[in-house]
This record gives sequence, C-alpha cells and structure tokens, in this order.
Amino acid sequence: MDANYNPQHIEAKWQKRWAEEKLFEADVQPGKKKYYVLEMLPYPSGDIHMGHVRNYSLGDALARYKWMKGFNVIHPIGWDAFGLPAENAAIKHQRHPSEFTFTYIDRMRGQLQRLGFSYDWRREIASCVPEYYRWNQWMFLKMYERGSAYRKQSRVNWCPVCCTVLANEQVVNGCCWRHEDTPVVERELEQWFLKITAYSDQLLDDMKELVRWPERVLAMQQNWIGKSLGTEVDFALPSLGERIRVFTTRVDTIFGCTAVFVASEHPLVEKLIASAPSPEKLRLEVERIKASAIRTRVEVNFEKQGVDTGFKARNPYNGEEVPVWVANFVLMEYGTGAVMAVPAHDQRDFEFCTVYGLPIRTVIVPANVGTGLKPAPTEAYVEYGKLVNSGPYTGLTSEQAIERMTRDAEAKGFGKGTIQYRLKDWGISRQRYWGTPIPMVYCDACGVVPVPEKELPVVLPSNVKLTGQGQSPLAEAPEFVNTRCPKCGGPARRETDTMDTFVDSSWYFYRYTDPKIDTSPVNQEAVRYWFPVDQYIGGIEHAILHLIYMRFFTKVMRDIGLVSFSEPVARLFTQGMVLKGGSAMSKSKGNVVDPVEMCAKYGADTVRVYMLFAAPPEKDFDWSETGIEGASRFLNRVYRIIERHAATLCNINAWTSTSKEPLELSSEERRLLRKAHQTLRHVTEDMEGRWHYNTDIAMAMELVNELSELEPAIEAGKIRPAVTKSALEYLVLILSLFSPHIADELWEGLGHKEPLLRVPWPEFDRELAAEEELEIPVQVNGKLRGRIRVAVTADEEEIRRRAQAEEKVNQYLNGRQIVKVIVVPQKLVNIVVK
RNA sequence: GCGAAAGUGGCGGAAUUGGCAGACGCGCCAGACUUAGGAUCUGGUCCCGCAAGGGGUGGGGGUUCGAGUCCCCCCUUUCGCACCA
Repeated sequence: MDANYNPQHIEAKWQKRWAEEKLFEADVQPGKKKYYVLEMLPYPSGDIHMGHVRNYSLGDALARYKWMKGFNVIHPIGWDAFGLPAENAAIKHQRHPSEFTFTYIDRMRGQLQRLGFSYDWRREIASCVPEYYRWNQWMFLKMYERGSAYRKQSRVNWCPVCCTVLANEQVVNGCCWRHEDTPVVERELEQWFLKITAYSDQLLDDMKELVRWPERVLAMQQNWIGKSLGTEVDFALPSLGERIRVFTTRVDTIFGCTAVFVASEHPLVEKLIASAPSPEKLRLEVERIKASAIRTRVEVNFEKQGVDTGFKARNPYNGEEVPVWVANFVLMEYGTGAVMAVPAHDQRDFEFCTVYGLPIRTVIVPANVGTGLKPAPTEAYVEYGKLVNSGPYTGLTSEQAIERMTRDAEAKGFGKGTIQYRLKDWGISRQRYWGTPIPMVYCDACGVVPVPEKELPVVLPSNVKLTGQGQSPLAEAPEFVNTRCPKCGGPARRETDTMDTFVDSSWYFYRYTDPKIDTSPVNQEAVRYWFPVDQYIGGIEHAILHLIYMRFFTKVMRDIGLVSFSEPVARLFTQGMVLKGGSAMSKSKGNVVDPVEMCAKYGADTVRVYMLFAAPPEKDFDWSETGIEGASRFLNRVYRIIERHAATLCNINAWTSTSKEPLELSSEERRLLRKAHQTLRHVTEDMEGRWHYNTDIAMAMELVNELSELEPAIEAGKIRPAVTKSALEYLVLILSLFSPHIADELWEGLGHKEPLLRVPWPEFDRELAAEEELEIPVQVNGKLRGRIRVAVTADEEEIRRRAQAEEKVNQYLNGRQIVKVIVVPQKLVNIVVK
C-alpha cells in the first residue's frame, strides 16, 4: 500500500479491475433471487451534473449492498437520446443532432465511469438509434390497431420557443416546462393522440399496488387524473327548441340555480347569437367575453365577466326559467362546457352573481342547524348539509338528494349520473426533427394507412436541413415524405411529425433486460425473470410526466400480451435536489458545481461520500465546499489508520465469534468489537429500506473515532491483531457501499484477493453489539437528577434500589413522599414524589 | 382556496417504537507539533449563570410519571394542484 491516500491512482486501478473482472455483469439465472435497481436515465446534455451524481450514488450503494447480500443484481443505464436541445444546438452550429448526441454520450459515459458506478455496460441503450425507436413505432402501430392511437383536430398547446406542440403534462403554469417564462399559445392542429384516458380508472385503481411509492407522488397523480362523480342535467331552451347540458357534482343544490353559464366557445352560442333580437350586438359582447376568457393559467388577477344572452333555460326539476349567460370562467374543455349557477353554494357563482346582481337563493343548510343561514351571506356555503326550499327533496341530506335526484333525472330522461376526468389524452405529435418518426402514411385513395410492421423502422433521414423555422423539418425532405401507399401502391405522403420523447422513456427499462433483441421490443422471458423493478430512483419532477406515462405504457403492453402484470415498479424513491446557494444549479445562474472537477480535486469516493452524508436522500441539499473537505478528511483518516496496520495484519485471520477456539476478550477488545457490530447492525438495518445513508456514514465515522481512541490499546497489545483486523474489515465492508474504490484498495491491503462486491455481507453479532453495562438516567419528577451504571442484566428491583440510593438523586427525595417509581428497563428511571 | 411535506445550536443534520435533545460532520475557540499551516493531532463549543441551578426542539393549549415524537388551535416555509363546476 502507498503511504498516502491517492484517490486518482486508486480509482483508476479499481475501475480497470472491475471492468476486467466483469464484476457488474448479471445474467438471467433461474432460481437465483434477483434485484432490479433502476435510476432515471439521463438526457445526453453534455456533462453529468450533481443531480445525476446524487441519483446514481444512491442507486449504486443499494446495488452494491444487494450484490453482497447474494442477489443477482441488474443495474443498467442508458440515454434518453432524442430531444430538442441537441436539435437546437444542431441548428445553431449547422451540424447534425446525432453528432452532438453521440459526442455527449461518449463524454458522459466516461464521466459515469469516472465515478465508478456499478453499471452493466453491456445493457446500455440509446433511444435515438433505429434499433431502439423502431419499437416505439411498433408499439404505436399496435396501439393504432387497438384504437388507442388516433388522430384528431384539436386545440393544442404550442411553445413558440420549442416550435412544437406540448402535452398537457408538459405545460406548467401556462408555460412550457422547458421555458418557464414562455407562455404557451393555443393552436388548432391535426395531431396524434394516445388514449391514456381509457386507462384512467386503472391508473387510479392500481395505485393500491403502489404501497411503496411516496404518498406525494400518488397524490399528485390522483390529482392529475382528477376523477369526479356528478350528474349531467338538460336545461331546455323553449324559445329555440334546443337544450343545454350542464355537468355538476352538486345536483342537490339545483333548486338554488339562478342562471346557466356557458363557455364562449360553446357550440350553442352561435345559435343564440343568430336568434338574438340584435345579433351583432350580442356577437360583439360574446367576442369581448371570449377575449377575456381563461386562456392560460398565468393570469393572476383574473376577473369574472359575463354577458346575458337574453335567452331563458328551464330547470327540469322545478320548471323555473333562468337566464343564460356567457361567462369567461367556464371552460369548454371540461365537462359539458356549461354549468348551472348556484351562487348560494358555489364560491365562483357567488362572486359572479354578486357582481351582476343575480339572485342568491339558499337551498342547503348545515345539518346540525335547524334554521337557515344568517341573512346576507358574504360567501357561498359549499359544504354538504340538509336541503331546504327544494320541493319534494326538502329535508334530505345532500348525499341522499344527489342519489335520488340523479335517479329521477335518469327516469325522466333529462339527465344521468356521469364521471368526469381532468386527464386528457396524450398528444404525442411534435413538429420537430430529432425524434421517432410516426409510422403513418397518407394516401389520397386509401386515406390514413399504417406502415406495415415488416417495413419498420421508418428511419429518420439524415440529410434534412434544420432551420428552426416553419413546421416539421421532415416535411421538407421530399425523399422521406414521398412514398408508396402500403395498401394500393399509389403515391402517398408520410407523416412528418415525430413522437414526444416521453414515449421513448415510457418503456426503456424493459429493453435493458435484453437490449439487442430484434424480434420484439422486449424479451418476455427476461422480463419475467427481472421484473418488477425492485427499486426505481429519480427526481420528483417526473411525478406526473414520465411516471404516469410509464404506468400507462405497461398497461398497454399487458393488453397486447407483452407483459403479464399491470405495474412495472414495486418501489419508488424520489430524491431531493442538489442546490448551490439556495437555488438549483444552472448555467445561467453560474452556480454549477462540476462533478468532474470535484473528482479531479478530491476523488470520486469523496464526492460520493459527501453527497450521501450531507443530507438524508429525500431532502434537498445545498452543496458546500467546506462540507466536502470534511468527507475528504474522513477518507484520508480511514486510509491512514488502515495503512498503519496493514503490514502486520495482512497475513493473519480476523477474529470471529464463531472461531473454533474462542478467545477470552479483554474489555478494550469488547469495546472495539461492540462498536463495530453496532455500526454493522445500524447499516444493515438501514440498507433494508430506510436509506438514511447520512446516518450510516456518521456511524462509520464513530467507528473510526473509536479506533483512534483505542489506538494506544492496540499499540500496547491490549487489543490483539485478529480483533483489530476484524473491526477494520467491518469498516471497509461498510465503506464499500459508499466509497467503493478506497474500500477495495484497503481490503486488498488487509490481505484479500477478492473484490468486495463478491464478499458476502456479514451478519452482525447481537451479543457483541449489546452493551454489557448501561448508564441509566434517573429522573425525579421528570427532571434529570443523576445517573447510575448497572449491568444489562440488572432486574427492575435492582435498578430501582440503585436509583434511590444514588447520592445526587437522594438529595431530591429527602423529606418527600415517593408516589411512584417508573422503571423502563435499559432506558430510564423516573421517581415521582410529592 | 385545496392537497402534501416540513419547522431542532452559527450551519448541514441525529434522536427508527413516547424515555438522557443536539449523535456525526462543518464552522468557530484554545492548545500541541511546526520555518510555515488551508496538513495532522488534542481539548472545548445549545442558551442564561462565577457557581449551585434554570431555560430550551416555530407559538399556544392538552394527554402522560415522562412529549422533538401523540391530540387540538395558530404561525411560517417549501412543493404540487387550482375558477375542473
């Protein structure tokens, strides 16, 4: 061993050796228990950043632990390689996106290898190669066959910076998820959609399988799907012979309805205008409302506005005629685009009706209050309660009324119970180049025709001019666009939009199990062995993007017979962000800490230990330069301690409690072994699911502190070499999870040949970990007054006697009456006096 | 507004089941070794107090022999959703 810790040298040495020994390669071994550790795959943006390092350090510690516990561990990585940044860079520099992508992949692969993560590189995938994306196309065709992929004209979100359409999930506060300052604009376009809404209920119901997912993520998904049960009710428009259908979750309040509000884009509005006494005037007013309607969600001070159309609609429950208004807060895309206005029991209606002087009529009162509400309410009463002024339904509770009134509507044919979802189908067309071509053809004779499976992949042409202007770049590549109709053989045109790159990442983790298979997207046998993913680790930012698409894809794959389960990920962990100076690292803020630089300065082991030690993994943490110095000091200290003893210890065997010839242990030896086994116990228990790696490393530091304190005893021979070696070995085994290079180096220095990943994780010894003598605090009336030292085996009676005899305690007992003595064995004594 | 999580020294954090609050690390203070120290080692470091002692986990109340931990009310912060009818 070198006298000094040289991380650069050690890390290069062990990375080379791990690769030569194929240490991280795992293959299907029927009968052997497996463990699938998955981390979210990176986009090849140029360099690994600290968020990746955190994510992958967490996964790596777990993977290494599971290897040592005897699992067959699959731990793959790949590249989410299609996407806009490469295309934009390509436009800027007049190059091809694949150049950037593959250059960056090579660079980032090198960086991941520099960090020493335990990936099985044979399984590496990149989504931008035809061998991968052909299976996107294949699945798209399967979905098309099943009616789960369809084309429709619709109003979509367009990001003017990205020059493409976005899915609903990719719009954040009315802005593009990539450009948080860029409001999306609406465009009317013909688009391809995937019918995720067909799985709304399954996505909700199957959440009960996801017991080991963070509550938060499930709540966000539930929210996003937004299922609500309600009633649709037809209001007749007698003067037009038409009807307006409204959706409500509170049909019990309908006797308080004093108007009907419709969205400005509601199809009936045109008819109302046409039949109005002065159509032009009404049209102008409706246009004004339309212009003020909710367009994006960025508007902070949105003001409710509306216009009375002059028409009346009849409430089918009581025959009352109420005015029809066009209101700017009614959304066409939710429910039926029309609502009944019940100002007494809906806050929005209340605000609107107060402004426009529409009547407010109370029909629900709190169940435990006999009389009505106070006069002149200042806000709507929105709770459930008891019905008043509601004709035959008066006196029912809201729950009873909703049920009975819905039933009556169905019986009389003016309405029905119904379910609404907030979730919309997933629009996947993108008007950009660097993505998977959508395998469809348009033929004048045959219409929309899918590309036959055997003609896949539809390869992305390489010689396309990228200008960043206009629409889909593929439309300007005639040799791509012009093709033959697969059905009639006549001339036809290809679809020129590409797929949302979230399609690529919706099933990539299946591909890892057999990345080269060319007869199917997935090797079903391999999937049967390796799935489900035992542990998925990634950022919370994908809670309702990737993590819902991924669940959806698995259900589709199940329905087309590729997999036999409904949920791909048994357990999900969402790590916190890495900040610098309180905010996320970004180039524009100039606060980026480069992992490569840190590795050059301190070594990968130090970077990883600091990353894991600084905060529990689920919390955000702020990078600090002085903090990493501490981690570096720690590893240096470990190195020095072991290096000092390596020469004397490398040829002897470590003491174990199961040795044939048991040693009589000295008190110093007991003390050292106790600490070692306590540390091992803590880490073992933590690795089984709590993953507060920060406390594991803290425990390892305590063990090192104990070793330092006992150094004189080791020198003096009061701790024999075999015992010292035993403690050092446990330390090294534990460190191998977090700082694997130095651990292997020290392990070798202690005389071992085999890399630590192949060493079985040791069982801790309960006896050795147990304290033999305890210091027990003694309280009088709950205040700490003294301490006693007793043997672990001391019984309650002895502890009680010793506690009362303790001098400092006794002072507080003099002249008082002892009411009660509480003895918690091994923990504490509390003497209650009067 | 709705939903979720969190609030502990100068800082990051620990206390897994109600039982010694502040482990471990950073920073700081003092000392040792040193030509030197941004190396290393030793000691100290929640607050008030010379001390005995007292106070202390966002604030207030409660349950309990005992509360950072459980219950109620309030405040603050972060995140997600938000005229979704």
